[in-house]
Amino acid sequence: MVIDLKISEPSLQDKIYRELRQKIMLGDLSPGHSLTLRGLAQLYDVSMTPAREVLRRLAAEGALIVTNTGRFMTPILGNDRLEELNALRGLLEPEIAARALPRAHLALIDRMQLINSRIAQAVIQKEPISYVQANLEFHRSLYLRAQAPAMLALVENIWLQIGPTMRVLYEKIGVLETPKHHVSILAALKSSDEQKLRLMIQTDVTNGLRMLIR
Amino acid sequence: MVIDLKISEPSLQDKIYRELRQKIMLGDLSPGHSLTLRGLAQLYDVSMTPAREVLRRLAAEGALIVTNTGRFMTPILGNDRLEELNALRGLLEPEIAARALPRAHLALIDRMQLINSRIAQAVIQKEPISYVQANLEFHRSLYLRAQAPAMLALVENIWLQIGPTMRVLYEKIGVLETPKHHVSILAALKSSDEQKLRLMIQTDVTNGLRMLIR
DNA sequence: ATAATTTATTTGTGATCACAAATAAATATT
DNA sequence: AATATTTATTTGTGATCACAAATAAATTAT
Repeated sequence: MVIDLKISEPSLQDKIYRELRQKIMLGDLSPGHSLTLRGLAQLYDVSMTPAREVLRRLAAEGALIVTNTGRFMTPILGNDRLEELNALRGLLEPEIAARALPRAHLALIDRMQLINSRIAQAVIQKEPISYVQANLEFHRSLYLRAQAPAMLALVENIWLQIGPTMRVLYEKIGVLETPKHHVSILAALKSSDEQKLRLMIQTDVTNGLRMLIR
Repeated sequence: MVIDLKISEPSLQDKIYRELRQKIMLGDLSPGHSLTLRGLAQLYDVSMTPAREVLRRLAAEGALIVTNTGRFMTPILGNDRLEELNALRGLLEPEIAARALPRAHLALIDRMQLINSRIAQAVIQKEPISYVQANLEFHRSLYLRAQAPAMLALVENIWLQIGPTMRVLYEKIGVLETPKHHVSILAALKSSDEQKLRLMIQTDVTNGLRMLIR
């Protein structure tokens, strides 16, 4: 019997999808930014077909909204929606963090510490995108350990939705300070204190917005 | 100035999408059921294009999985995944129910009572699909009052993912009994007891699976 | 000038096609 | 008979096109 393992190369649309998704999540696109099939298509030098799939997929995930005439744009979130999404973060992220806690060994904590210093750098250099990117990476690197893919998917889904709006908030306020609760999070991880971890993740998420919204 | 309001008729794919989505959520399709572009297309007498959009959209929502060769099928959930999704229900649904509580007036409670009797009927007649449908409607009619669209979207997203699997579980066990916590839920609503409501929603969701899984 | 109307352009939707890869069916080989 | 190989069929992907609806631009009328 001959077995040939295929590396099934990612389809054309997958590449475009991942790039756009990343841009949106990091706030590279501002709220209300509209995207067209043909525009996206010739940007990546492909036909309309894969471009269409990408936009619809992102729309299905809430990363884009579809106007009632079928146009695609990044969502413009009102305060109430933003607070709702943030409440979801406050609900989900402590839970997934708690699940990751038993599996969070030292190597992970070290890596998170490293990422945290990258956040500090982004603050100094006032680069909001790098800031958001490192900040999300800080959280994700922990959450990955929870081995709860469905939960992580929901969390990232929310990050996607708030991406563009968060960016403009950061620009309006200016990235003032490195998130002060991250050290407490790391401490809670080291001491395996689940209650403290939940609380710190919760306040980190909640305060992040509260700082911005007014 | 002349304003003409358009009733912008739903696109072709929207109709197909909603129907398929409903089928999946109610468990009309069993786990591992595979769907093809051409099959779906000629089932609805359309071209491949809208069929493709529908399948990809459902895949983006987790209602379908895409095999590594690009085929579409309803997900086959292992026990761990199923428990994770159920944990998410147990996390989200009490919260959204609590938010609905202040707005839950008597008319709503009456309607829920009515739906509950439909559940009882489905139990007697042993119609698992009607059972699931009425059961979800019971919950959704409450959650709609929360005015938390993002939260509701996540909840329905999870319902979508577990739809096919729940169906076979119901068939294996048989729909034995009308959910016993629903009356407690209604009681909690009437007395505006948030803590009790959270607890009852939680146990209703959790026990629902626990009953089935072993 | 401002608002209404007309014209031009852009846009998403759905259909059809060619193509390669994956699956199923049939045949041959051990 | 069971396994390997070949052939036939089915399948998703991406490209291109026509079309109608929506938007933008230009024009006209008030």
